[in-house]
Amino acid sequence: MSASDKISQGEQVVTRFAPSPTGFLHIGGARTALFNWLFARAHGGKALLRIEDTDTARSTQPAIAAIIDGLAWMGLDWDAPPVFQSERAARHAEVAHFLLENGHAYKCFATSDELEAMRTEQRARKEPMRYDGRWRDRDPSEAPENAAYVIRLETEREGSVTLADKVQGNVSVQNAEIDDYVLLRSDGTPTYMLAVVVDDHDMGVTHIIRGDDHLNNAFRQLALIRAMGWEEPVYAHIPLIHGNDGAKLSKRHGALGVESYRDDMGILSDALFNYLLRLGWGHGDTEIISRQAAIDLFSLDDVGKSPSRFDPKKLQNLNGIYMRECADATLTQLVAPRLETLSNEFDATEDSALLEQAMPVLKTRAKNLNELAESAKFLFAKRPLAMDEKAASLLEGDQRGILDDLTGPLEMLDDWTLDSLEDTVKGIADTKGVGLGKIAQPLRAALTGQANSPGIFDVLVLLGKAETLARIGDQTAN
RNA sequence: GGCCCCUUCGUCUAGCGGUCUAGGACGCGGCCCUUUCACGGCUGAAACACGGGUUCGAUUCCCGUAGGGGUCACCA
Repeated sequence: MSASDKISQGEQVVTRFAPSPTGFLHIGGARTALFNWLFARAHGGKALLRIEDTDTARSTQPAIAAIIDGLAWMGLDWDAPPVFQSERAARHAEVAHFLLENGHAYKCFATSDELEAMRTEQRARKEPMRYDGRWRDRDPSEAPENAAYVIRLETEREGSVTLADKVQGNVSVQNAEIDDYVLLRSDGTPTYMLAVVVDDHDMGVTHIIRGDDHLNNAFRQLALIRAMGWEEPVYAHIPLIHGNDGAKLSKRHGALGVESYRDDMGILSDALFNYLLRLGWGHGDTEIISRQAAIDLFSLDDVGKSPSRFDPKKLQNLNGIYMRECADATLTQLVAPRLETLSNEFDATEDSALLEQAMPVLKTRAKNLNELAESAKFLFAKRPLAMDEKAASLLEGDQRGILDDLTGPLEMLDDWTLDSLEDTVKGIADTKGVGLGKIAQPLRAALTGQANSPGIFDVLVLLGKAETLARIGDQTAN
């Protein structure tokens, strides 16, 4: 943490992540959650979760589950049960009416059609589109009998506000730019603008870290906070993550939920954590950062102001690094289910021991769990092996004959270890006067059905004497 | 269109007036290691958007221009 992140003594940091459950937890949301969590952890504060489900038409239960699940997978935990915004509607309405009674808000009887017409006119005259305050000074008695109304906040018209944003710096806006926005809809339900402010206040949120698509909202929310006389939180609007074309990440960029990185792409949680952390935030030249180091190092001061593009290649690279560092037993557990769906020749309960044994030589060659599963398949393949194209070509003509020369010496070998296997095979190469490659490649093909595999002696050891000889036999017999 | 924000290699970034012939990472090329593929090591190409200031001196400060982004609902 750095000096300017410090908050006054005795005051606890409270952050919050507040997704609206209209879809999965996408990469941008995950990073926002990450930064909130990190900031709270770095300051020994609390990280809170709030589900903004006031849009009942678009909010779904599966989306809520997906978000909570995704967050948990990322290793982000929360210091209180999630708050559901929809359950707090009464409190929101209470605040709106309080404002109404205190002269900070007023009833607006304008109909949707009327407002739409207003906007059309504004557009035609190339004026900014905003509520013109037509009911600001009118008496409610002028409204038609029993007409529906909304409650609008009465905002300042003169002067300007400046927001001391921790990431964006000082940002000023003319008060005239902020119109009298709706607090309470005509059906009595709160708008987002009302709900966030009330909830953040009631939850004791001290630091609001969110995407900078909310920067403009901050000014409107500030007006409400001031009308209520509440303490203003510290804001930090972090830049958005963009797709490859530079535009805000969306479905058309294949913006996926985190569970898709986990399930479909075989990405490790630690890798995604590290990747997302380094997107828009940096600490010198450090690239590989553990969770604990992230907590120690994280500061809002180091968050950049410009949007960053998502780079799948770099994620893959990081994932490869984390896989190599991952414990073999853990990797085995993660890969086994994938292998089972990939191949019906693999049985997790019977074959996991061998899989784990092979892990050290397998994991250096894969960038994700899918590749890892794919590379392990040959170990469990049932004889006779299917040859892929390259493997088949390695066994053409006299190349196959070389296998015959292997059978005898290998059968004689009792000490089936890396070293003696290497001695034996190299010895054969010497006596035949050929390079090791001339033997190793056909042998690899016979043993794995592929042209690529871990080191040939590793393969020999992993397969064991009986299986090795049998697989060679399959190829020499015909 | 109004308002707000942003601008260092293709990408993520370091840089917070002289250390910059601009550093690291991913990706890309080459070499080595390995008679496979990876890993690893070495190495190469690759950027301060442009124009004005301020200053003895600007990548770093200020102002424009251009480009990009965000936002303008009884959606969140």
